[in-house]
Amino acid sequence: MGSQVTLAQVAERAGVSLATASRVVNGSERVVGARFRERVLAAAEELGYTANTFAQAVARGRSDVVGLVVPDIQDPYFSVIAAAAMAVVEPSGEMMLGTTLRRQEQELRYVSTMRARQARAVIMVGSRTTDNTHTRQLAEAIAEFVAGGGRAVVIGQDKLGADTVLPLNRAGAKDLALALVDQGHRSFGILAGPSTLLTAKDRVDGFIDGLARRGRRPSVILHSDFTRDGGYQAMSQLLDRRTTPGCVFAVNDVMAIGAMAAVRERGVKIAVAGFDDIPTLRDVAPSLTTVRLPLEDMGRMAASMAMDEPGERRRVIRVKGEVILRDSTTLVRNA
Amino acid sequence: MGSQVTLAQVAERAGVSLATASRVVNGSERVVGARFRERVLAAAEELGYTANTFAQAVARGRSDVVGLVVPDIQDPYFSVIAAAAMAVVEPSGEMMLGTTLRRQEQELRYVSTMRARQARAVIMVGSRTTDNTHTRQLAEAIAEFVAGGGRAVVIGQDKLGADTVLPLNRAGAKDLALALVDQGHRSFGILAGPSTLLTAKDRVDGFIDGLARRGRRPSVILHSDFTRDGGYQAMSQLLDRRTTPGCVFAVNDVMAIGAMAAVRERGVKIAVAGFDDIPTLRDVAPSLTTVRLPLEDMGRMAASMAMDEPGERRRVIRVKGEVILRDSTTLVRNA
DNA sequence: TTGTAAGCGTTATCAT
DNA sequence: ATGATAACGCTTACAA
Repeated sequence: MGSQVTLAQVAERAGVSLATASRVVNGSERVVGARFRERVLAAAEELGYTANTFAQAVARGRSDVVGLVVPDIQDPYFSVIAAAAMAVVEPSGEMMLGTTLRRQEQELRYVSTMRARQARAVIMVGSRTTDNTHTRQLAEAIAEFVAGGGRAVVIGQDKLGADTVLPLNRAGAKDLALALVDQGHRSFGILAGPSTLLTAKDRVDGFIDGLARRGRRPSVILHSDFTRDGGYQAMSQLLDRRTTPGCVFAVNDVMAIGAMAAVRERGVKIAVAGFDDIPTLRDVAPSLTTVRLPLEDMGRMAASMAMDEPGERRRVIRVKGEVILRDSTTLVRNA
Repeated sequence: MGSQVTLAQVAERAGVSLATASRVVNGSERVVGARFRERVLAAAEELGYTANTFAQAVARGRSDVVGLVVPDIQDPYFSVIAAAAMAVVEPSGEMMLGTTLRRQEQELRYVSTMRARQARAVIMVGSRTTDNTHTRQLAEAIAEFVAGGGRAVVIGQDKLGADTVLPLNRAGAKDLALALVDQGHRSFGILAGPSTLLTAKDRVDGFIDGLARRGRRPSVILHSDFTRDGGYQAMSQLLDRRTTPGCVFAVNDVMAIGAMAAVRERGVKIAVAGFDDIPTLRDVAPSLTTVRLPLEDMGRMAASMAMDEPGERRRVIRVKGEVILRDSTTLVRNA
């Protein structure tokens, strides 16, 4: 089996010591003589040597692995962020992917795995929850990870004491509400997602706040999963009611898409707005009114912080959403 | 820094040898006495020990890492497959993610990285190309990887001598063409994607074949990127022509979405069909006629093969596509 | 500049 | 059943 080429073989073939071989294959550049240097390089080339980064990690006590933890890589929100993060990690590191399938314990597990692995960094993306016990445990795990020399970055609420990229969900949803009222909408419903998810909660609160500033309030708030199917179900449920609002805010785009599907099925006319501005969904018709989050930037920023040297102080980058009014909430003056 | 808990510490605290500690923390179950076993477990618990899998990999000469190589994790085709694969890998392994950004050399690089890492398996998903030199090199790299004791699985054309999940692109596209003609469509265009991508090529060929069996042929074939923007551009280009076909086949769903956007912008009426049946896109309106590939199954199957013991002989699983006729190609008898 | 050798955290062989 | 101890592939003082 394993004709796995080892550095020792390279050294032998080049007729140098293991140490010298190690030095040229990576180490401090110039310390090794040109002659030997070339010979080692040649030997490595001929043998098809590739460093065993695991062994390097063990020897060095640190690795170039970056752990990316997402709830669900299939969800475009996360896959967009992941792609952007990959692009910055890739050149100098390797990415380990963990998906929690939206189960909290998994977050903890990943952090300690990454710690044991002396990962260079861990990036946790996804909403925090109302489960304070879990949040505290996770914050502790992250603190230990950082104490062990790793970098931790989170995309989401600033609750874990790590560097964070913080989307201003509340403000974005508030702005959306204002824009919608100003557009002429008068009655509102909210597909609020899970009541335990802070991201969902913040968006709901912000939206209600925005409405309040225009002297209005939602006529109905329905909770469901944070997914396409959640949006579909909640909207179906809403449509079963005697009276329905003229405009419905789904707390994220994939829910909004599900909601629009439900609306379409029944052949009714209800305005729908989402949140995120998922790129893949920009082409749906009618085009979706939403709050744009710069997902790619967020992924890039998080990864950059992860790859940086740990700064002197914790960084929290606030990213704000931009209301994008599109056809899904355009009021038709003929109904 | 690193208060990284080591197995030696656990052993010491439990008052047993390193070997014994190692045995209980993982090893062959029953070999160690109940007394010691408990003490070690307790010590590990108290210290918060987590095994350093990198060190384990070095010692064992193999790891539980599975390398997943995709062109672009943001593309829903790949993220759906990735999510499904994750679900089967997760329980007993860890996933390393590599994205090639559609650059071939990266495929090679990942395979050798995974080899050096003694990864348990590598799953390569994505189309092969017309570049035979690269294909041969990659096949060699994979052969070496397998010789080194790893499992290799590919999702795509069966060109790499590995276990493969093979989507029947040609047959699916042929069936689609037949269905479209039978639906009443008479003139066809093809947004063919890159001419070097075998997946695109197979779909084009199959579609042409299907048309031929009904005595027809495409009036125009346009090449472009395999992406949303590629579809948009190619369709725009097509619409600039003097005459346009009544029905356009885009060789994948994301291209079809881009194409539909272009069509919508110009306010014309052209039927559009895609290929893949991306879940996220099932809710677009008008709903997209396409060929459904069981992407989740494909991801699961690939991952299962990757986690299996290497079978006695190479496996090639053919998966066929199912034509799904939806609104985007429904003929309106009033134009 | 180069080599020797100790060590990284684990596993596995071999005694006991 | 348990414990020394030699590996695993690599890095890094410390010498030379």
